[in-house]
Amino acid sequence: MTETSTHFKVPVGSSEGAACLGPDGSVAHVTRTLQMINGRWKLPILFRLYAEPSMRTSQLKRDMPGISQKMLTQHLRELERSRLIERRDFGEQPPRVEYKLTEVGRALMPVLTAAKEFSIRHAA
Amino acid sequence: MTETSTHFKVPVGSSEGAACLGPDGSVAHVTRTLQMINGRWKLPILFRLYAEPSMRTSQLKRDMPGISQKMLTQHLRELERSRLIERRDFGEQPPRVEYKLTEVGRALMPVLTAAKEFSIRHAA
DNA sequence: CCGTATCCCAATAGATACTG
DNA sequence: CAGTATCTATTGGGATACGG
Repeated sequence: MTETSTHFKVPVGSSEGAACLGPDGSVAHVTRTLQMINGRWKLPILFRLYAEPSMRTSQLKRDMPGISQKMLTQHLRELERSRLIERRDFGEQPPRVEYKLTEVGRALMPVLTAAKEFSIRHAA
Repeated sequence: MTETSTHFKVPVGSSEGAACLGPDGSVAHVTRTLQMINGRWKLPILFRLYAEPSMRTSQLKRDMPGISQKMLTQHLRELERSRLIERRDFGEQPPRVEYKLTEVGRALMPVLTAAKEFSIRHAA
């Protein structure tokens, strides 16, 4: 099990009243998006890949002082599973692996920007 | 300590390279917003208060089967501290307390909607 | 009705060591 | 260089009991 699930699961069952309120079935959808970026280093990774066309594993690691190999790989895998980033293994020796944002990953940026704007304007 | 902080803290120090990438100092800001809604029952609560002008504690509890008194109160406190909701104690006997979204809370909705739209369009 | 206090468990993240 | 495997520490969430 290399999955990081957090507590951001949809409240209980499927047709729980809890999961389907707001405009419509909002909670579950919002939760799904938040899941994707929930993790200590997900945003730092995403923003880096947003700024650069692509980055090697070691570049990412150097850019984020404090992250461990384990957490880096783990979060990269999760972001990959979420289809936000793409992994490319060049099959060279020594190993060369690069990551880049997918179209989906780029489509997420407006959401993050909205969250950022909100923080700037309304946060204490 | 009644604070629920989760791991969504900004990566390490203050002027860490990690915290300030993207368009500008995005990570920290986005993180701050995500903090506010990070918690098992935060979204369910917010969406309920979005649908209703105000709700009593017991109403919220009834509407969210599975939530415990403890978690309800805890999350309500945190949302209050984040200025997303307002608490009103009528000082009656038996107790009567009502919660409602603040203006800030309403301002958050577009962000949640953006996240929801993203999920609908791009999630597997 | 509304809130607090405990105890417990599950899930994450960090540190460290090891492999191709 | 890139990734895996362990072990540990922390913490958020659930259950339960109690109090104003």
